[in-house]
Amino acid sequence: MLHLCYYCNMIKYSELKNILKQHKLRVTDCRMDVLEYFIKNNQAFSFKNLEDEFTQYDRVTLYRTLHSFTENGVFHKIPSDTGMITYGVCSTTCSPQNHQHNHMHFQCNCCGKVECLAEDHIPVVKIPLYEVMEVNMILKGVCPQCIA
Amino acid sequence: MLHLCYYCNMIKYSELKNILKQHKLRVTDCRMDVLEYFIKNNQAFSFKNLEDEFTQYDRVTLYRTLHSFTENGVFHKIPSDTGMITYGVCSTTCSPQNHQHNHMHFQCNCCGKVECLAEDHIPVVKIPLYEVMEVNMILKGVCPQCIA
DNA sequence: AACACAAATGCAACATAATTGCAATTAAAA
DNA sequence: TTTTAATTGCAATTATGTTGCATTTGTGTT
Ligand SMILES: [Mn+2]
Ligand SMILES: [Mn+2]
Ligand SMILES: [Zn+2]
Ligand SMILES: [Zn+2]
Repeated sequence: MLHLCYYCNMIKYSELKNILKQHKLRVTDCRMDVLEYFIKNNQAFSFKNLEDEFTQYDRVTLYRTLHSFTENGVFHKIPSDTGMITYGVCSTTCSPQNHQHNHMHFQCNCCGKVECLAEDHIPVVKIPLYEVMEVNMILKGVCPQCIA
Repeated sequence: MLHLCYYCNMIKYSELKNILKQHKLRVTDCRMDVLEYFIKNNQAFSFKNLEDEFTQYDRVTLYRTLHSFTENGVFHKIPSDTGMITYGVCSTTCSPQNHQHNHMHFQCNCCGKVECLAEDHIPVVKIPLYEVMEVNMILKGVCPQCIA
């Protein structure tokens, strides 16, 4: 489990570093900054988001950061019908081989935010004649912040 | 309802033409060919698929064909986590304003085929504090043809 | 059947997004 | 501290998507 400050959502440097270590990734500035950004904002981001946010890093480095994170079970990809992939932080029990993503995703039509609905589990689906190995569920609508 | 040949899955030229007419689209070679291709194969295709299949048409024309089809309720977009959007044929009851897509989609990890599971309805989802307006469900696994 | 008009197409140019190769730099192990 | 391999930044390349415009085509009207 991650330990975030209940007030500012910040995470300890050592914990952040451990996440990278646990996934056999070298600890670099770019990786630390990107991972911290995802965790403290508790939402999913696209490559474009990162490019706008982290102008100090080369675009190629950001591409490669997202790539190594998804390859190594730090991030998971969230499908979209716009062609714009967003990435979410994996649960601590995820490994490259064994992802545990039975949660839904929500995209707000109003503010554009994409988030993992970690508490809402996707029902088990069986389809005759098919072998279903993975189920993705993406909800669209209006998020609580935009409703208020 | 569409009337397809039970043997070869082919559709009558007049029916194809009517689909375009019903959506207030002019009947052109490119549109007829693309629509026929989707219907007779009964699966979803990406822009790339069309570009490979229809070399006689300009890329721009194919882009614009997909665009006018989705704008006018002939096709719907199917989300993916690869950044590659695929398109499926809408049901005959779809209009530009009112789409009826409560069905699931299946992507085969083996042959890559994407298809609409028209018979399998997506459950109604309610999330406290959120307003859910649309739900997409994408299954991945192995299709019956690849299992056999 | 011929005409008029708007819509669709093809092509070239342009713009944006993503990938690759390689030298310089840096993290981690020895 | 030294060694080694992974990571980074930059330039070049490739892939993907968009726009403007002249030409062609579909469709309603005469
Ligand atoms: Mn998620
Ligand atoms: Mn569908
Ligand atoms: Zn919102
Ligand atoms: Zn298959």
